[in-house]
Amino acid sequence: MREEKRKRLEAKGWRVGNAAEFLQLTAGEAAYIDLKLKLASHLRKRREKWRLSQSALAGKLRSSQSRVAKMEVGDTSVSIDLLIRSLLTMGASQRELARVITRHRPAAAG
Amino acid sequence: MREEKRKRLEAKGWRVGNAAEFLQLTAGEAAYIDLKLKLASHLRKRREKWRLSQSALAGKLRSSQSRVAKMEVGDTSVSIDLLIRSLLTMGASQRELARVITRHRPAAAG
DNA sequence: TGTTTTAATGTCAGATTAGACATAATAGCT
DNA sequence: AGCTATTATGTCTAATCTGACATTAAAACA
Repeated sequence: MREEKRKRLEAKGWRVGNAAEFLQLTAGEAAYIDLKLKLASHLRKRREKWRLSQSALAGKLRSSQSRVAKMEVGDTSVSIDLLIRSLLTMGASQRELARVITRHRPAAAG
Repeated sequence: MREEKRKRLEAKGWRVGNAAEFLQLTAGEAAYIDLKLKLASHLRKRREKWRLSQSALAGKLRSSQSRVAKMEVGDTSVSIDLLIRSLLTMGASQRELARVITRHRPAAAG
């Protein structure tokens, strides 16, 4: 958020923090979401590198296009468990997973 | 497995491989189990470092003693999702998770 | 523009998982 | 040995997750 905008909002009585504060998440919950989004976007990156459509990948994973779409955006109906299983069946190594987890995630557009 | 024992078994017609082969697991399934066991034993290590009983930890996690016990042995009824959520609410950092995932797991006693 | 392909979203029934409880096994101590 | 604390295992119901389907939105391309 731009500094100016923040000041304007705070002047109007808003308490401006990060998403976790806004949504009243605990640190653990925030970390969970962050982790999920990292795995989600990595799944997309891996699929795109292979030039597969979501349907094609769904076939390989024995899942459906809609679920792959939800995986890639980190939908609430998707568990980290499913993301990890999917990445593993796509051949991701544990080292690769570790790299993804450690990598910093770019903030969403405001 | 000791080399001698392997030879003896093979002489009797056994095809001796790793657990994945024996249980007919795909690479992805084997990696999933391996990952789960790493997280499971790390949970136990973290709990023991804090000198908490399973019941005490269960209280903090809003879970039950029996579930904590199952988490720590990587029971089939426990998802990687639950293990990660538990570790995160115990304050584990993402870097710590990455380290755990990458670390080599000592083989079970034969 | 229209047509086709691909991706996103909503919903739901069946499958899986989680917390809880009971109980058994084990460890630690006297 | 007994007694207590702790851990392990089995089972159940409620909650959550997943694959599937339908539909809509958005790209890609003629």
